Amino acid sequence: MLTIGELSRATGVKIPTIRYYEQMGLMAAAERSGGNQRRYESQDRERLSFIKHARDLGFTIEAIRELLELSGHPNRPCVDADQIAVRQLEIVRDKIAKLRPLEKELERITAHCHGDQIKDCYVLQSLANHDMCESEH
Amino acid sequence: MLTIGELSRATGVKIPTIRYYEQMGLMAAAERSGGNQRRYESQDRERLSFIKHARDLGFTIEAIRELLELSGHPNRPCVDADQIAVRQLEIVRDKIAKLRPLEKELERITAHCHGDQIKDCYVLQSLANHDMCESEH
DNA sequence: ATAATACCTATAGAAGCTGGAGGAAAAGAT
DNA sequence: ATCTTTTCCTCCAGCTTCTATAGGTATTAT
Repeated sequence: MLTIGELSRATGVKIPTIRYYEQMGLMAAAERSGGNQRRYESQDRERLSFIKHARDLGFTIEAIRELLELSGHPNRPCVDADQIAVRQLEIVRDKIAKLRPLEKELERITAHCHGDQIKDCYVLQSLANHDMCESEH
Repeated sequence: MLTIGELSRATGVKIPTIRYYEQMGLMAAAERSGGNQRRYESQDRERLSFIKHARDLGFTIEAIRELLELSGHPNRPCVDADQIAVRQLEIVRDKIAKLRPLEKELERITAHCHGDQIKDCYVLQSLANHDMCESEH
């Protein structure tokens, strides 16, 4: 049996976050000690590690809820789980695709600044005037 | 003189967002018509375009506040503005750098799923077991 | 004059936590 | 057994950047 602090250290998930996951229904309501403190078993640690890993990969709480639900039905086909992961891959790729033009634009803007006075500042001029941009964003 | 709706259409910033920017002090409190409706001039449109452009590039409200403040002092050196932009470039690069390993990991996870049963699902196994990952995240 | 559209304020909600206040329980030291 | 420290409890507010709704008023067009 683990206390919430031990579970936190074991998984790297902060204590208030564990309580939050319980509130959101990702973690079952934990058993309690005589003094009303949460006590966890190793299955809980595995489940929380799963959640943390998925969160680290950017899955939303909702997606994780579905993945956990699916993992409770061992004999069903796993296309649904696969689809959720594919969707997440698309989301990540989309974010990267949106950030790259920003990176380019910021590189261009900062590279042109020569430390003159504000009134000639390329950074501020670029922000004021969208026509100076090379790509869409 | 523009109404808030016209300003919204002219800049692509939604009406409640314009009011929000006013509340946050990015936009000055607008003049009002006899019936208490906001009226804007073309300077306001330029300022809002500046804000939108900066937001599109991912600058925070705080950073934009500083950039606007700086642009009000034409004779100062522009190193501060430059630094804010450099910092933003770092933030964007950092985000990309964090997303790339996630992309790789999700590619790997999804590529290995063969549509079998949940109990053999590579997606779920990978999430449950961090050791299966190739890189840190 | 009336109808349609656009505007107003105030407030709540979204996502995913994080932190604080005020108090109780557990654990270690004496 | 007592004292002290650490850990835990609940409840609630706050973060960020909007977005949406409700209930009501102004403006514009016909």
